[in-house]
Amino acid sequence: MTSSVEYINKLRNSGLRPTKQRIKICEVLFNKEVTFHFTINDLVKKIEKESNEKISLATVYNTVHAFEKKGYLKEIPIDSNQSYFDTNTSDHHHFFDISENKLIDLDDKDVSPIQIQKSIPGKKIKSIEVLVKLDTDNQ
Amino acid sequence: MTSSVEYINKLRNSGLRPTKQRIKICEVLFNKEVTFHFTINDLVKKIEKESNEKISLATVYNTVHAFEKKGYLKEIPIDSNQSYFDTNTSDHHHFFDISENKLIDLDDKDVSPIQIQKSIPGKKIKSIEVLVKLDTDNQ
DNA sequence: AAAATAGATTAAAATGATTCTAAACTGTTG
DNA sequence: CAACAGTTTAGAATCATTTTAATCTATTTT
Repeated sequence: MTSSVEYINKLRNSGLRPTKQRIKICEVLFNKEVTFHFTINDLVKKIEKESNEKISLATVYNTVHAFEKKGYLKEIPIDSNQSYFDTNTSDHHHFFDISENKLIDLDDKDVSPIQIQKSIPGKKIKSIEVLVKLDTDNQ
Repeated sequence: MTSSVEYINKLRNSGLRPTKQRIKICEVLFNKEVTFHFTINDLVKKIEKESNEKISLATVYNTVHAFEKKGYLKEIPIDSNQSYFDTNTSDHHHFFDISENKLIDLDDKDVSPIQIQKSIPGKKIKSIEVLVKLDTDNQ
């Protein structure tokens, strides 16, 4: 449990004004022991459930993108028509359960270390993401 | 260079009727020495350039999805609002150049072998995809 | 080889996620 | 407190993709 004072500082230190909406979104996203995955739609529902006031959809998009840019959230590459985000910003990979459209964390120890032998002049590696798609096992 | 007779057989053997549109799309996609990456929009432009008749957008979508389901194309997971496909259906991974929105193949030898130590009961691994994001290198 | 039928194509409308707009609002700074 | 820059907002706009329902065509049946 983090108090809203800490979110206010965190936001201010990032150059983001600590507005009512951003603090509420921080509480919904970061005030948990566990990290989780979400779509914008999931987040809107979570906010509605955990709060009385409603936050405009545009603000939710703005805030999620602002938090992503600051490194407080990570977008997970999935060939889906919705964007998935992760509150766990540490280096790790994912299972994606196709039948349930659900992400599952892979710990670093679950995946053998990945080395990339190729390089492109003028470009540097920004991230390495492994996505393991899971299907129902009907022997 | 593959003759359209071969595409007709390939289509028929897959349970897909060899229509004028599908044969044309086969020619645009598979009649090359080299494999490549594309979005639906790229493909529509390629068809327009390499042919006189126009194919309806809905047909292009239908056909690409039919080919994907048959394993003649692979969708590449990218957190973009457009779907990317690959005519190279062999096991391999990708660079994604963020500044140019462009995919680059990684040969199998460019990526260390990936082992997944975790398993989920009732689920089996369908695919393992590595996406390496590249950014411009401004030292 | 014509008729029947199942599958395919089509233009246009619908959908749904995301972004934009421009007006009203609110933290921050002096 | 005033002024300003940054935020929020509802609603409109956008854009990729899917659906619809009518027409067309490859294949099968007669």
